[in-house]
Amino acid sequence: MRPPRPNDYRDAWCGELRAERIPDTVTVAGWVDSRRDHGGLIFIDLRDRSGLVQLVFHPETSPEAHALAHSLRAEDVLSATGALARREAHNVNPHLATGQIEIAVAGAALLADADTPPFPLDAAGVDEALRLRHRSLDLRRAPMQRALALRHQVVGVMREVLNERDFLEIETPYLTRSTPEGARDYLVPARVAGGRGPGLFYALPQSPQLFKQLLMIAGYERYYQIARCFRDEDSRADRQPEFTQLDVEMAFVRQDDVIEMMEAVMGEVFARTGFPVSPPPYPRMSYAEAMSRFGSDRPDTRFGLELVGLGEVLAASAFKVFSGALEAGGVVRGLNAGARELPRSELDALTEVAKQHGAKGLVWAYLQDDGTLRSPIAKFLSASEVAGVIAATSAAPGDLLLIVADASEVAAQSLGALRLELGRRFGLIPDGAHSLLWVVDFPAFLWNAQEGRWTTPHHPFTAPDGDLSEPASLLSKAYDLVLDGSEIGGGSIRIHQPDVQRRVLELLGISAEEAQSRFGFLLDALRHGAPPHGGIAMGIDRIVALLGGYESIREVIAFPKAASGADPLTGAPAPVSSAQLRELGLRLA
RNA sequence: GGGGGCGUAGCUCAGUUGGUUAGAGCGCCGGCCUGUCACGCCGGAGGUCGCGGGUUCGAGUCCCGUCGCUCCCGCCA
Repeated sequence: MRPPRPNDYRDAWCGELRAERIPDTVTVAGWVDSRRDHGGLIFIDLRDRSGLVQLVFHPETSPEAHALAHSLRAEDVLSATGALARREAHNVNPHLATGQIEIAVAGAALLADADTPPFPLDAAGVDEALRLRHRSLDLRRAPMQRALALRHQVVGVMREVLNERDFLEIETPYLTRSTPEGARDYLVPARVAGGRGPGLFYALPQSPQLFKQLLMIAGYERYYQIARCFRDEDSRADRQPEFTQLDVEMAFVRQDDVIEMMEAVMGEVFARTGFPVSPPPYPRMSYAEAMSRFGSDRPDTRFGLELVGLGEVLAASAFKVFSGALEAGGVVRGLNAGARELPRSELDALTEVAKQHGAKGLVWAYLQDDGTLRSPIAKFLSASEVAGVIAATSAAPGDLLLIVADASEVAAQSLGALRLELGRRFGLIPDGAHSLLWVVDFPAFLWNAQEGRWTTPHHPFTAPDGDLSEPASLLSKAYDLVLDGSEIGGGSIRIHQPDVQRRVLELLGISAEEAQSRFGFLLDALRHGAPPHGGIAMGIDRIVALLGGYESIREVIAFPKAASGADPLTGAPAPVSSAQLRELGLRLA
């Protein structure tokens, strides 16, 4: 860091002081990190953003400062002046960047008193609600400072690479209309609303999708934005209702152009932050392969336990659950969990995991030394069926096999969840291993049998790859980047012909009227000469959390939303009362 | 909307089958200490066991309700 402009508070950063400056007199300011009071000598570790430096207070050389030091407590704010001195060899602290030196304090001033902190700043595992309530203290902790500095660095590198490649950073509005990402919108009462009177609401954007497409149609060619996005959905460890994306869009591009561009950006991010993944190009896996091998469209390929199909060998099974599922058009699939003798309670817990993800049940089976299966359903299986299962799962004696019979998506999802649970539970992910890949060739449309309609895995502007007459077999020009089983970004080539866009909306059950009212301005714009275009949005919160090794994205957000709570500073909703609405001259529909 | 877990000192937690005066580590306060850096040593304070009700001779412990926190499913990429 550059030295601060000298004033009476300080002329140097604590953490930047080195032996070269001996015997200068320096003045530093910061917070008391710790005090070691020997009665005679008193040591204070003083902390500012740059780090720590040790202050030494001698009772004889500066009695006034010494008396002050005796009364100092954690987090008091202090300015101190003294000569920089070299520590004797046996007093050097190798764990501290400033461990070679210390400041022999001649004078010190208490700038602010601090109450005893309500939680220790050097401890992990403190209740998050408490940390949010005292966020100014929590943000003093080194892991938080590291996280926010890393975040700054990541965003900086992204901007650098994109700027070099002739992208323009352009802002889009936050008070806007509903955007088509499928989540609930956050609504903001509109006081004026273009003269249409009270009772109208702005929606906060779920993404800048429509705006960036308008920019492409308008000829800006290469756009990016660090955009805040809002989705009114329940949060998770890796999901906040308010999150940040690097949003990018390009004109006259094909899928490979966008992928190459983002590989350049992320390759530089990984390289500059020292994250150990191979340089681009990154491997690509089709959606179909990801679902079939890993039961997930964001596969974690750091460990095995891949899924296998058992439908063929069990097609004629006497076990009704298997044959019934297959007759109904479903699948029987399983995975080999390896040689793990689990007590019944753990098998029940695994069954519970499968059920939580939609499966009606879970069949477990152990391959015994004599080549037979020990399983609740063993008696229903013929010898050839057992042999088929063993072959399909490459089972060895002692191996635990887990089998689900259900609709294809349900089996994939529940086995995929089981696989991750087993990976966690048995520590199957090697230390320091990382998995980075593109998932491509998504289906353009998925039939939702429950609701009897077509849905899309991506938003409705994603270009289908081929003719619309057979939606079920159509792929889309979409791509997601997956790091360690977490989707860190996704995008697509967009539909740029208005008639195709209308047909896709129609297929999704959106009437022409509704399409006109919701997406009319985009449909209109498409008629004025839209270039083929496409882009991608990267989740900054997840990227920073994964790079920094943080458990939750909340650890890399300065002021995250609490999962629940009542204090607006903690990020919990502060709903507008009906009285406040009346004051605004508004009413809820 | 649904399911699981948790709530004991300022913090992180222990507390056996229900048993009489509820503990530990850290922190805090006081004393001693001139080379520590998680300083050390001695002493001390600090609890409506989330809240309300119930069962019982007796409840931190069991039951019901309620509030709060949290994870997951739904939802959402």
